[in-house]
Amino acid sequence: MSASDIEIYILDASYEVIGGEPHIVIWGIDRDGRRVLLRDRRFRPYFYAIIDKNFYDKIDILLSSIKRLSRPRSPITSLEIVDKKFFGKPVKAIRITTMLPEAVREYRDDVSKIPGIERVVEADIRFSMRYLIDNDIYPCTWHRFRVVERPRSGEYRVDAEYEVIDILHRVEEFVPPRLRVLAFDIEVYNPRGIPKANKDPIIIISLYNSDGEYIEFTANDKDDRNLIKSFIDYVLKYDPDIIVGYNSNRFDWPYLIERSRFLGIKLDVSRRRGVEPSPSVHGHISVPGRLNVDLYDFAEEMSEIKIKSLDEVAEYLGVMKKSERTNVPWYEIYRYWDDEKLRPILLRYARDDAISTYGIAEKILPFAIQLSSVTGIPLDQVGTASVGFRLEWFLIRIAYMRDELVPNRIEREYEPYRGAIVLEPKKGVHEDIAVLDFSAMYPSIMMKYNIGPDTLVKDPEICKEDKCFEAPETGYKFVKEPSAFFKIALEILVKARKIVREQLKKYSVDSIEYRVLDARQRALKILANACYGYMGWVGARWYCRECAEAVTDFGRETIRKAIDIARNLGLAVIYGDTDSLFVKYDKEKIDKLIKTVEDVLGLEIKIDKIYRRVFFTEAKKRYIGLTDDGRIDVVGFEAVRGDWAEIAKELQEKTADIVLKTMDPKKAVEFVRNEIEKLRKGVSEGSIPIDGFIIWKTITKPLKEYEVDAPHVVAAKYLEKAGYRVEVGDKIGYVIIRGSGKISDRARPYINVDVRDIDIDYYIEHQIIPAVIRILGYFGITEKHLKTVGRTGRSLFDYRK
DNA sequence: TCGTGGCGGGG
DNA sequence: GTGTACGCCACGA
Repeated sequence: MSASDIEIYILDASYEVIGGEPHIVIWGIDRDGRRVLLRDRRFRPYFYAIIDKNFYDKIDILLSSIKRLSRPRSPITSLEIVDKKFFGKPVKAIRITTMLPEAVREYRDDVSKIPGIERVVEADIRFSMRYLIDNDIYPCTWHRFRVVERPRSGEYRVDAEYEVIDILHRVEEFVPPRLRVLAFDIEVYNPRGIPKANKDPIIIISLYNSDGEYIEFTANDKDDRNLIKSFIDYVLKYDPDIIVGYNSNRFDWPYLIERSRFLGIKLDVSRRRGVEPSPSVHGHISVPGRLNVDLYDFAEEMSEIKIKSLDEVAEYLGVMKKSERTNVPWYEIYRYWDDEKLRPILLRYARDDAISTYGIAEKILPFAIQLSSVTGIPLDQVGTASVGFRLEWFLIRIAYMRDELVPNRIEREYEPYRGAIVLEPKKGVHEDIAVLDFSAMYPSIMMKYNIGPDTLVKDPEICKEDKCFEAPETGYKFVKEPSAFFKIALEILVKARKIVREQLKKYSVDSIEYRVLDARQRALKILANACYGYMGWVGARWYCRECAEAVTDFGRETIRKAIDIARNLGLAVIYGDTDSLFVKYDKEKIDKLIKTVEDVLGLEIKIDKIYRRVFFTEAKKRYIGLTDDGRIDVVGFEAVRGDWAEIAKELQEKTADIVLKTMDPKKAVEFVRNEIEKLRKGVSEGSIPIDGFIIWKTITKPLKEYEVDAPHVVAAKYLEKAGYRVEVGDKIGYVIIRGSGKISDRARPYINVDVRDIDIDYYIEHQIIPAVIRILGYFGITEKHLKTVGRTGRSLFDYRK
């Protein structure tokens, strides 16, 4: 057959060993929408041995020592002496190539023991990633290949199979082909709380696809054989490119896999015939040929959302309102299934879950796809990879392009260092305040002062003649030239983002191009912002504590200088944190400030927002602002924290709203008192829902390791006793009930608590009053004012302001 | 009364 | 398995 050129949108890459030879397998979609498989047999695994400088004249000896290690199963096929850089310094290395990817690990250990080999690097880079990196291929991106078509083997569920004979180039087009997306959700029979796959059947599988169809499979009472078979048939028929779920890597997939194994059904849903889904890197489930994306991974990163349940996230993203959906508490699912009358409700719940999962995918996938395209991590792994790993894979690509060898991951002891400064706020209410922000302060500092492990100066001798930057307090020095590795990476990110933002202007906000480009610029920004934190992360390959410390050091100096400039211009600085300044709004002076900061410090600062009024107590990191358009921004207070009862948060927010808008604390006091009375009545009558009283806290370590029994730990132990499994990272919802003893003795999981047992006094004393006093206290209002019932209380008021 | 452990949201 | 700074609760000496 003859060669031809095709353009492929890359979905995923993996490898297979066939006849002792590794084959790279690329899954993709061509321009005609055909699902295709590309096979590249030309690539071989390798790693590097860096040569000790004292052995540069004995390289021949090293080569023959390495050659002697070669074993027939996977022989060393080539040894090549190469000039590379390691942390910016030139080094000579031997590139050792073998046959089987698994053999790299064995050779690495043996080679590193050879005298004259300083260290072995890049032996821990996965083979399929190695292929993508070396060939500049990015997942979720279009690429051009020269190929020869092969007869279809029948082993793969694709429209065509090709053999790669040349990798041509990447296509600068970011809009994906029309991808088939399938959202799924399973419901499981769970009479004992935690379902067990060898006992409890799957009762419903609900699905929603990108053609707008809803599909539902149900068990025959408690027999789920046909349900699972129908699910498999459906997946094969619809043939999705992307399968999305919510917490599916931790629940739906593992359960489906286990349950199928128990029933002796082959979960044959992948594009590789007969290969079932299986656990893979970073706790993700791999479905060959399809991209399995767990949306929960992305929800987890959204700090704006406190409770990461499917219904909350769907509500937040504007996908489905909680009030318009059916919800069934998970511990009651089996009851709804058993009860003929309740079963339709359970089915509606399953449907709403599948539809909202799909809706969330529509919001998140464009960003996830760009994150995959920019970092080079396949889409199904980019969500499970942490921020640090995402940046690291990007850095590895930059290293490859610059002939920099990738450092090994080293186990290190964690060392703390100083962070940013937070100014003491000027307490009280301030009118017309502008909030100025440095744009990308830490990335800018890293670039400006050329910070990185490769430019960090160990010998101060080389800093003569003004050749270095010096951090003001820590004294760490960085050579001005050549550019630091991080500076190069950041410049690439900044430049790419600038280009994307330029392109963005050409499209209307509702066009597909705009959405794609906007997602791309966000992905680029996130990577740039992660660089500082990455350097201070002990697990990082390019870890550099001194560098991270220098960044915060320069940051503190920068903001101090900006404050001086503001003061010299006669601008009062009310507050500041890390990279922001709150100053009295004065258009002319602020313009001057912005310009001076740019001239003197070489960094960009701009107005982020303007508050008509802003209120500070003496506490740092807490304030309430009234914006131009009449919105209230509550920052740092209980109202925005997840670990306070909803009733307290609500009252605090309303108090803030009343006070800031009317400047009349009396009105707020009146309001709070009324609300407290309503709550008392509601609790004693049992007429209000318990939801507002639930306090959520996270379990951060195994329950046994807790030395003190904090309320949420006590509640978690109750849950365990009731048969529920409590794991690290679980959010425990508890309430405080009436009775005697410590608060923690009276903490209970909110499940099955009657609202009439709620200790309303605890909530008033420890939740509502502290929360509202935090604001009203400034105006001279005390607990007494809030607790005194009736009109007599009024004479007690003594306002300071 | 005060130090400590624990926790979370945010610049 | 990005970073530190910060405020506040509950507990217990």
